[in-house]
Amino acid sequence: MTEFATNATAPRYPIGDLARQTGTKVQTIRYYESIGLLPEPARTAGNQRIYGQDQLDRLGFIKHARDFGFPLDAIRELLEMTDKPAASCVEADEIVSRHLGEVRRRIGRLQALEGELARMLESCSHGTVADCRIIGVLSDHEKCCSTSHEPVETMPYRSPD
Amino acid sequence: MTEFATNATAPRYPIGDLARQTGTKVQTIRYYESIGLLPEPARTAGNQRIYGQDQLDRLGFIKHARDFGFPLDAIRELLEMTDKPAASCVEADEIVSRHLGEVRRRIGRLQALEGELARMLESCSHGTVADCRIIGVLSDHEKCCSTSHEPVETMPYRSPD
DNA sequence: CCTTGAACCTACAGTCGCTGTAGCTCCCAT
DNA sequence: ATGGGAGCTACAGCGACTGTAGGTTCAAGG
Repeated sequence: MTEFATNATAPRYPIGDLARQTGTKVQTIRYYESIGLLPEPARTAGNQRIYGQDQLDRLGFIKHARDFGFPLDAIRELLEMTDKPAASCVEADEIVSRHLGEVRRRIGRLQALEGELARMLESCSHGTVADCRIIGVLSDHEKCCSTSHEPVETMPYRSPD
Repeated sequence: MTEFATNATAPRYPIGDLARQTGTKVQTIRYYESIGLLPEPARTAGNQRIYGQDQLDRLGFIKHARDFGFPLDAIRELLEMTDKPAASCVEADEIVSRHLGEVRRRIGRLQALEGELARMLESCSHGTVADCRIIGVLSDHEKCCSTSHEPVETMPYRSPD
């Protein structure tokens, strides 16, 4: 009943269990494997993926870092660091600092945007399109109060889950 | 009288001029045309696009709205409104309100994230990876101070232009 | 008139991080 | 033995572009 290679008590998870335990989607796990973020796992005789504890931990790390908004490239670097625990963690520090800077820059840009949008809404007199200040501001650069006008990054409307 | 052709003094811009005057890239203009956001312009004998003032205005509107972070679908709706100036501008109001709500939600999420990242950095003792709190927090859900843990939306590192 | 080189053309692949679909096969419980 | 849920591969699609390859057109200078 027990196989000789691995430990008899080692947990063996199919992909769905991994997904459930980490809150990741099955397709996402396969995607991570396809881009080399997760190593190829063992397979059953029927070609289905079987994971152990280390893979579960690794995926948990990835998921957690994604929840913090780190891009996959940064996560890749962070994962490499966990493989050499004796090294200095300066690089990790740098990655987080860079990310924090990016977050702060985004907050700043979004706050400027928030002010402009709020002003736009206030100035709308709820009449017709012809004399709508909202349309006016968008049509004519001069009518607009913004000083800088750096474009805001793409802003996807996320489906409310 | 001057119904032969449009107007002798009507400006005729090639795509590059349009790009320069609006701050849009040439490819982006062609992309907007391909998705039906800009109508197909007239062409020269040599098949090159030629635009008039109305197209320039329309693209300016699009560019401006994009700088405000509106997604193209919203811009499409706003453009439809400018075509019927007698209609009520309630819809425009709604689009802007929706966008503002989205912006505020993003600011909130990013500020929560900012706090967590800052705490992460503070707790790093600049030693080795093995005892790094940054790596620790990412590895172990329990070590983490966040209450909610909603994932933050994708955050591309934009190339610094 | 001819050449040069910038600007233009089409068509398509790549970006990021997934998500969804189609059309299979596999595994486990009844 | 069977039913259905879980798994498999491969590929298309999202948003909003950006970049590339390989060709054509245009305006200015010699």
